[in-house]
Amino acid sequence: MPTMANSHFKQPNGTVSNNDSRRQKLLQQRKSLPIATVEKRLVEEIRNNHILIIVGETGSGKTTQLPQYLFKAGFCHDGKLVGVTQPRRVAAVTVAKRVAEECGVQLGQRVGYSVRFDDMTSGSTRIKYMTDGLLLREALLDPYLSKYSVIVVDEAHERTVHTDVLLALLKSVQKARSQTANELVGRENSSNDANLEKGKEAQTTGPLKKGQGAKFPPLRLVIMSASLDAQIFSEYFGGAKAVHVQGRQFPVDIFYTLHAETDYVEAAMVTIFQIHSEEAPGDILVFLTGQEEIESVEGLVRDKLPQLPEGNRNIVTVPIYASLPSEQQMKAFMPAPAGFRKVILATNIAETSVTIPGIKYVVDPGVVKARNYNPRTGIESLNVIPTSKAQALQRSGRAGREGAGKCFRLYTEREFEKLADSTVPEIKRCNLSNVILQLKALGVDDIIGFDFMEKPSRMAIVKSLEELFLLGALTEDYKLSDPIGKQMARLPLDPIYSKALILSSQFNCLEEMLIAVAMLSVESIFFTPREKQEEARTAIKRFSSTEGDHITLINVYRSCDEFLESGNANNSKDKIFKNMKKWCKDNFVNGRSLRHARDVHSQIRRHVEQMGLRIASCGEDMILFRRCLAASFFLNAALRQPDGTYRALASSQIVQIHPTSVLFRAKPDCIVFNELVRTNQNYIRDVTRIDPMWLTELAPHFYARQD
DNA sequence: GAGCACTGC
Repeated sequence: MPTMANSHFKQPNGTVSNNDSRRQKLLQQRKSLPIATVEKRLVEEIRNNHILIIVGETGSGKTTQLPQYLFKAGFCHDGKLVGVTQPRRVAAVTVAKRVAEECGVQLGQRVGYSVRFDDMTSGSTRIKYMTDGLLLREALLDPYLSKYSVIVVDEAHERTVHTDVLLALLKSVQKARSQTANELVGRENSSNDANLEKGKEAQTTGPLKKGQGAKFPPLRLVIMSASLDAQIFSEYFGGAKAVHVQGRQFPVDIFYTLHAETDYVEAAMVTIFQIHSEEAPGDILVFLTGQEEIESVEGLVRDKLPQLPEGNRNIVTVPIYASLPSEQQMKAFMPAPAGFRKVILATNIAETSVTIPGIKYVVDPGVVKARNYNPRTGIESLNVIPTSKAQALQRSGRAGREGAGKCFRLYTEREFEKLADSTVPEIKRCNLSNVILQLKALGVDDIIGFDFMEKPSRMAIVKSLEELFLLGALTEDYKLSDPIGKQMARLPLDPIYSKALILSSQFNCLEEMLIAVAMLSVESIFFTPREKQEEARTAIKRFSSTEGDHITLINVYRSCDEFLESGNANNSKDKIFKNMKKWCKDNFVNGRSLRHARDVHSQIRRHVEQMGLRIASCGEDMILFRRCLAASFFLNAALRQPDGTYRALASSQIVQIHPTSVLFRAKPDCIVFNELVRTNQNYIRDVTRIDPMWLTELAPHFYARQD
């Protein structure tokens, strides 16, 4: 149900009495945006052709303005919505706030947003910003997306898994909805020649049955991208028109090195000092690949400072990366002390997710740490690889947000020319089990023949189909099973976690599994500052279970719960929040992660209640819980070898327990693990001790044939 | 002995 957190502030007519001069100023700004000059043309294109690709650079105003143009042009009459998807929550939320202000309406009325755990829409919402993942979830309940007259997919060039799946889905929904409209009224002389072979394609590759969309008017699509290759989107959508909208960025001068650098960390450090001594005031943003590198550059800069002339030591470094607790992330946004130059040492987080003000200089070593997936071994890896040209452009753009800037690329121009144009779409480098489960639930039976923009490898598809079959989500002919597969698809979790939840009701430990799954679903729970490692270790020990990390995570969750219940009965929400923050800090727990886990927990709990699963606790008997883990994580089991390493049974890979595991030293004979990621070695994380006999007993379909 | 970035009715 939609919630309206601020409904008591609502004006009788749903609008907010705003300061007139501010409204005037906003209107002025809107009119001066580059996109404003093509408003009529865009609306006409969408009205006549049903689909449009918009290529708009940063600052064009496309995200905030186009939905307003569409509203004005009548696309929301008879209660239909304009939906706008974003890859990231923050973007959906902040853009919606901005647009509500521009429209002079209360957020959640005509303009709203919906992201996981936070719905700011109401019955009167007509322009709805949301995450692309959320729209995919909506499609499970409403396969024709019948509420929407137009869907705008923003930032499509980022090619996240969600965006790619959504584009494929929208293509078939659009086809289904316009076909039937054609047949019924015989109008819609669409330029989209895909209509020529209707029916056939819709039945073989589309999820939607022919004729079923008859009830709904045609769906308009707008694909918005910041990259220059509108071509691939256009081709995918049957030669759709593409319109370029100018951006509004300040110029950024690009500098390359004359020779290839052997050590880009050292080169970054040298460049920082060069900028500091030779260039005008302005902050520096340095892109590095991870925490370790960031800490090492911090150290190098600190060591170098005393060698500088005294007047030149006015420089401060600030780290920012995703796993850093929020309070420390905030420091990157604070202005440097007067007279100091701020150097932000960032991972990819600063490329798109956060925008730090005041950046005039960018230092780009041209590398990024990227996730990859090997379908043959089933191993995910984190590798440092060269960026793409598009990424390099995105990074340099960070220097031109507030004025002219400079970007120092720590590689030669020749090397730049050799870079790939764009980053490999995520769908080609991840485990597809979740994607396939969702597609199956949407009615797509033929995954290998499915019309992806870019097809994942056949091996990746087959591997995930097998995994889903082994988990019981698919039948022998690879159809979604009932009820297991259907239930699993409903849960917004990794398929293995969903399976664990469903099984746990039979093992009488759904209470425990809900907590474990919520904790496993979020980013790292513990945060250990480098300078307090010993202290952190003793703090974390208080939660440790000799049985493994899953029970340790449950202990953390429950300790926090108990703490919150013990002293907080009469406290305000604000006070509880503060107490929890303090508790997390004292216990070296990342507060953001734990809050996230609590949100996941309550969401998933609602789901399993609705499904009618029996919520029971195994109490002290954690053997039940571990047996349930074995029964659901059997694909992730490993046996200790004489040399202390482990052999993962499903893939025969040699792996090691990650040093952060409570079982790192204990090294039990047989374990199940949550994930296997290759960095310097094959590490398994979140590990629990099990009895090897349980595997043959509880997963005989997989282990009976092996001995 | 070590942790890219996102996201989910």
